[in-house]
Amino acid sequence: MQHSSKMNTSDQLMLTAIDLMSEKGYNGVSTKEIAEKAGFSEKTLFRHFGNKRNILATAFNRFHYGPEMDSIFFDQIKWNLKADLQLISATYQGNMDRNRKLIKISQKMETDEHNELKKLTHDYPRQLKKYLTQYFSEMIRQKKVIQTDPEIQARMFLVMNYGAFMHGLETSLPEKDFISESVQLFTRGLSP
Amino acid sequence: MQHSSKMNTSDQLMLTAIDLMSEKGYNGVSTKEIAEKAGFSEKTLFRHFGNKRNILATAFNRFHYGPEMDSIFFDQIKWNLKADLQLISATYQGNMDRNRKLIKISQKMETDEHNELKKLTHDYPRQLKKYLTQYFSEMIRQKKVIQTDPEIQARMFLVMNYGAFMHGLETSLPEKDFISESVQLFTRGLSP
DNA sequence: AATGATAGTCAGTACTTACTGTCATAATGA
DNA sequence: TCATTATGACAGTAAGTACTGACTATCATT
Repeated sequence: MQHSSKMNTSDQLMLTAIDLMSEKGYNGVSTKEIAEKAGFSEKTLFRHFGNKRNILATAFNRFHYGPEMDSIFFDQIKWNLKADLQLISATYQGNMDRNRKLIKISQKMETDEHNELKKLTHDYPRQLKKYLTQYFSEMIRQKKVIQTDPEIQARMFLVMNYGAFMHGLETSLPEKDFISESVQLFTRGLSP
Repeated sequence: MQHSSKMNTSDQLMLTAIDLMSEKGYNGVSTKEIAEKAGFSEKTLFRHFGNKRNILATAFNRFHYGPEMDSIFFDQIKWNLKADLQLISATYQGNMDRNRKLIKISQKMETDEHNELKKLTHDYPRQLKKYLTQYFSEMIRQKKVIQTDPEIQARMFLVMNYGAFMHGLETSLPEKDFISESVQLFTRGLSP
């Protein structure tokens, strides 16, 4: 028995499942492998979770990080393009990084799979896009940004951040200077 | 027997495998399912390919589209930032779109999996980045682009195009106006 | 000591999967 | 017509997988 005294059985099983599934996908990992790697018997795994599916669902609910954009758009925006985009980008990347393993699992799932993991790659970004569109709209009104379609700019900003994150995920290399340089580009490209 | 008279057995099997694997991942599709969906017996599938792995390897060799960037960077560049970026972006997106199913399969594979599919997501982009870095370097020399790190700008351009492609892949929605708008942004952001 | 909670071992069930061998049939081309 | 090629059906092998039941052992608490 090699159990850590700081973490309970369920957590250990779930974290191990997340690790393994993010590498091999849901179908590529057996309940036996999860249990062994976590240091428990397969029987114990089933006692705690009932079935394989429930390991992932419970792990998601337990360990994912929700979006942190509400407080930003309501409390921290300074209406300075550069500073704001810096903050938004840093927050987005930080949040995505914290969820990176769950995102990887989601990616490797069946395309038509309907599960909560999709929140990370669909619902949250959609919400962020809405906020960002409103932000650009107001910046245009204040004439701090050139006259342009706010929704398109929001999409561009998100797509660039998303691409940087995904690229980093696949190469396991951090995107050095990405945030400051991308914000520079957007600031130069959008300032009147 | 419902065989199309225009396509041979191997091709039908391989294209079916690509379709199914791009939806469900390699591990999520059985040889039985591939054969049935293609309208052949499982026995026939094994006659043609020997084992499951070889279906995918052969399909990749048969159906993937290689990078088309050589001719662009050697023959079609006009040394006009907007026109060039438009061409590069359109070519990149077109190429990625043609490979979209194989890219999806690659994504769903084990992270440490070493296979030819990685060419699409690693080797080709790396090559493109090299060309693009050289392009920006020369544009800087000609003073058609502001003084900046050419490699970083190349990375940014790629990351944005990559993000747009991946986002379109996941949402099954084309990124409307992406190319023209992103090229606008880069042109405004990089022009002296 | 008795009890409850938790975990492990073992054997098993039912099903799935990749793959194989054998035989029969149909289609095609010379 | 005949030989060759390609395919299907069927039965099977060996291994893997998710999951279950029964039983045992250990530890903490009362």
